[in-house]
Amino acid sequence: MNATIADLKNRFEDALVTAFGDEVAGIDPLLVPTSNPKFGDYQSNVAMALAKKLGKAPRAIADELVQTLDLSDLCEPLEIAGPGFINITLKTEYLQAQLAVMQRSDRLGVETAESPQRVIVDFSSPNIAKEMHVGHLRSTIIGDAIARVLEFQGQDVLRLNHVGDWGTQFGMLITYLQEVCPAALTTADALDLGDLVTFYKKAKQRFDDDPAFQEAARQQVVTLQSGDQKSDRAWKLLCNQSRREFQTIYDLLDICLTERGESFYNPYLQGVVDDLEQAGLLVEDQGAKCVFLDGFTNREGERLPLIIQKSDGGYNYATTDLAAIRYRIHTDGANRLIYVTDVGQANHFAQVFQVARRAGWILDGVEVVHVPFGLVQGEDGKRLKTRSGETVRLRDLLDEAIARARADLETRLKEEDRHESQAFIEHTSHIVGISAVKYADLSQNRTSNYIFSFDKMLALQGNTAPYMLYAYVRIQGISRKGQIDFGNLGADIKILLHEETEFALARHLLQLDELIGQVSQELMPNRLCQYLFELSQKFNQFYDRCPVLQAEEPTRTSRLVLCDLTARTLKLGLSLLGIQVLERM
RNA sequence: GGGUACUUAGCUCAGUGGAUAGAGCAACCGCCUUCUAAGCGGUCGGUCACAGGUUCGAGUCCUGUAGUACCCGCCA
Repeated sequence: MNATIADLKNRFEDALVTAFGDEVAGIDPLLVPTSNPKFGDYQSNVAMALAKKLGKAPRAIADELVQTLDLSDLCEPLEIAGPGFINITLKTEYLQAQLAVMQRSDRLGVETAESPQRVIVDFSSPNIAKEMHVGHLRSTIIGDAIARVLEFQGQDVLRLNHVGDWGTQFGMLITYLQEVCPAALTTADALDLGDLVTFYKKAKQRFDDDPAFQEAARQQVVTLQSGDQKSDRAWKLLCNQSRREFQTIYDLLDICLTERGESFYNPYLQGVVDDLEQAGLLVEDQGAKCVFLDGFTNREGERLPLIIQKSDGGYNYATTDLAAIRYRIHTDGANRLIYVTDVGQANHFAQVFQVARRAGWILDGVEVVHVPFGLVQGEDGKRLKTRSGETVRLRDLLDEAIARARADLETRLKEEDRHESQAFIEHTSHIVGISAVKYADLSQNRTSNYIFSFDKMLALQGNTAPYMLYAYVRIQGISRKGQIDFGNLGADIKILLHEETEFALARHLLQLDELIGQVSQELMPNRLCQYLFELSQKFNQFYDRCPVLQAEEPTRTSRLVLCDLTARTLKLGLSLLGIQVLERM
């Protein structure tokens, strides 16, 4: 209905000028969806806004505007209500025609972007030599959903995995392994990843406690950075091992990423320093090269520096992020850079973006945006941990979700005396478990902290993945029972809306394109979740009130189309969240 | 100390400057001879943290206060 709104908006703008003169040219008619279905489909709030400017009562303005407007081809007669709201109800024939258009479209009436943007979505970004843990969950899931929505719009999306494959951590790890397990530095898979993680923790401990070790580790970083062959080989071995482990999780989650780690930008770091130097932004302070920031101060009120090159000559992550911005805009040609990381990095990104802007790297028309999300907390409201106090491995978390979904399914099969194949049970519990985790995360406003609960996300009722999967399954049930091929309902189908629940469902279906536009702008996947949940509710209400297969023609076919549109919308919407549907469950 | 975000029903959370602030869960009451009841309907539940301000209109914008979380110089 994007086109409908655009059309209404134009007609309102014209009518405003006709009624009140050029004084109101270009005024936004403030068309929004109504807050309550009893007010119709859309409302204009412009009369209240113009009251002061025109020196007239809002209702009088509304009245004049309504006299001027002719929307009889689209709408029922306009109504003025309350202080001066103009309520717009679309004609039933119009809704029916729009549904027919949607039905015929393989994109459900959602247009592709007119001029596709080059968009880079930077998400997931685990660290080499560490296991992916629950902290990576949100970035991975949210980033993937955002990328999918933009891809569906036809944007040219590059999904980048900015893995932590460089820096001090490797100095620590290599130095430590030289001492305790040199074989790991020369032989592939001499250690399994679990051991590597243990070694990493021990190395970190040494680094924090032992100044001599710290120095050796720093020196090792310099050696690595200078291109030393032995170090380079060890580094590559470690990276490969981690990479394979990450991939099993991405496969499990059905998520696709292009790896371009921090090390990728090594050749460009010196260029960052040179550029900043040339721009006159670089200041040497206590041996480190810094850019002093606007609007960031320490406790004495002095401007804070962003360290670009450390006193030992090394670079840190700010430098890498700056090099990445420069590369992504100037070499990749990106128009939009999206960083999906936890909100704790908000400061860091604000600082880096500021420096990039001042250095002139962010070209006109390029949007650089941090998409932050809150912490994953346990049911106690604290950072999610295992019972023993460790961070939760992502692998374990996903396995548990699947196991719980499976236990749940098997209980139900027993209760209902159903018999299903092993393959069915495996597949269903996998989809239900993974979807539940994804949906629980995505359905929350990403900026707030989120309380992780298996019980809630796997619940069969409420705003959960299983509820929506079930709505889809119900529709497939109709198709099986009636031997209906939704893809072949007939060429010239009439959709007829009579019942309240049919109207409510139809109106909701027609909002899909507006919603996708919004999500792609605001990058808030929870809005898509909300839409799909409401769609499922409205479908279930329709399903409850309106028999489909037993209905007389032409109602029967019309209802079948509503079912088909609902199923396709659910399938598409869920796919944009990275969630697959099931035919039966 | 500075910065940022948050505070909405018993719990978990939505909420785009517009009309009587909404869901889900929990509790209680109904509805399966029917396309899967994993569903639907209903009841109960609110000082939108507090105090000011802007506005025709504020949960939403601004200021202040309180509480909570996160970030703050060579880790990422």
